Amino acid sequence: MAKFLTNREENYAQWYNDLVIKAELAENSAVRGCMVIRPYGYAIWEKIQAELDRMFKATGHVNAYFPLFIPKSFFAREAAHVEGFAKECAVVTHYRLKNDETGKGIIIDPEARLEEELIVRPTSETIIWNTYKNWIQSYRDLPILINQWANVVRWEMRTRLFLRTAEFLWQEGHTAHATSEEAMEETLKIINLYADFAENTMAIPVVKGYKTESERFAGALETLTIEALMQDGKALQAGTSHFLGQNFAKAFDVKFTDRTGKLDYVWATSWGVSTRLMGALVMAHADNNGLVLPPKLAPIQVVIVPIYKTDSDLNAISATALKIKSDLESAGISVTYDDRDTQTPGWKFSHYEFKGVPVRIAVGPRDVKNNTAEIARRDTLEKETIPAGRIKEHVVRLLEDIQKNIYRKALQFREENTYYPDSWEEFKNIIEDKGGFVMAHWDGTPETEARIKEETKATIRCIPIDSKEEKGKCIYSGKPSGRRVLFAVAY
RNA sequence: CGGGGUGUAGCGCAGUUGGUUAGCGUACCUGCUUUGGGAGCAGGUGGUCGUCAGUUCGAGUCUGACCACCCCGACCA
Repeated sequence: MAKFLTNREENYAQWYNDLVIKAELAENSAVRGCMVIRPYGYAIWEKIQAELDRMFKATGHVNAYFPLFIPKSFFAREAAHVEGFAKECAVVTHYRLKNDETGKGIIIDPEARLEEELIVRPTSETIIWNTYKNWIQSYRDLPILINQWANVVRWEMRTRLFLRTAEFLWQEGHTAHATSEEAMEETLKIINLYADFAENTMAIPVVKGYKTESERFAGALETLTIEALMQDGKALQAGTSHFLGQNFAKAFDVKFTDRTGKLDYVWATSWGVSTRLMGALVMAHADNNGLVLPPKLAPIQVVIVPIYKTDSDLNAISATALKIKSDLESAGISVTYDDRDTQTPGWKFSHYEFKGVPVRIAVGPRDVKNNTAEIARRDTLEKETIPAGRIKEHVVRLLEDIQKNIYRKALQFREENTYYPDSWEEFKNIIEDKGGFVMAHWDGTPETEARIKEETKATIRCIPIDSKEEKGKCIYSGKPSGRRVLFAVAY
């Protein structure tokens, strides 16, 4: 076990924080609540971006970019939206600084006040719908399927690396449609895309479902979510897709003429995932030895470590290692050969294990003699000695197997930590003692939802799309219920 | 915004009732020996003790104000 890492079972929050910092994913910056994403962390984010971007484009979306600043008045147009974001906005009031009259330091030039304050975007619906007004006149202009990769700012009270930061990176899709049905179809298409990405690329199983009214996005008629279970029993909202109805079209007066010549407001969706996914990746898979990265997102998939005493040993070992490297690279695998003589092999083993590199290959004099290599996998820490001729096929299969295995492990964890209580007592005990996903009956009222939150801190994460109809009684009020919904304490 | 805590070397920390030249671990640099799971020994570099003011012959230590950050709540992707 890594001795410099807080034990996961002792203090999960500290373990997470230590890991993010020591694995060099990110660190706190000089600006409160804002993080520096370090190269290794950013490399993972770039892989997340690349795959999502590919998926968006494959489903007909294109990228564009809208301004960082939004005129304050835009926010006032959609009532629920302003209600939802007003309390956490950064505001630009001036555009110039000047030297202090005493000559010490710099002050805001009071002459340079903006006529209208600018809000640093917490999300871009308003600036985008103000723009769409100019782009849409007819059904022939629809649909618009745009995605934007951007940073946004939400002035959070309390922040945590990746999970909640004042500034974060994300993508936000904003689509415009001629009909309600088409917009709803888009909303569902994207939540399915997110679920596919979470499960097949990040190896994190998720529950898809509808948010209740009180958990809905500010300004949405319907919010779909994917919810993941972390190793400490808390839920993490990993992505959301919103059906916005005609709310923003009405707020920004975006009308179009349909095929029959009738004038109507445009239907909208918006959807996003953020750097929070990085937090999910850590909390879903990592262990007391450090990160465990799914091969599909690992910046380094295979590391080769030479073990040698003399320079002539190293020459023979390097020849073997470089042959393995080019072999693997020809199969599209990213390989690092770490032949630095400034660190010992033991140091390198620990180092790459901590960084979550899926496969490690050690080559020493013994291997050169026997024409083999030692191959270790990060997820189970198992080691095998493999003949040189079989390394390529072995590693290709191993990477696939690791990807599947960590998903299977996460899924098994979720299944073991999903409960179906039928009494209030049982419900409270599960939430307090163990955490996890709790499927329980609910009477459908916001009042009951609020009471449960007050008494247990658990919220309704979602009404799962695939939850079966089942007659039952609300866990809290005893009133009739038609299906179970997903409760959990959430991040 | 309420409650608690912490600011001393890059990082993690100790520093007694105020008392000489502020120390330990780690990291870093040099040398030798090492290298199949974070190597060993020897030597060395590195500090406006968060900031400002006060008490005192003397302040890392006492007092006050301020600043920053962390943790716990309310708010949130």
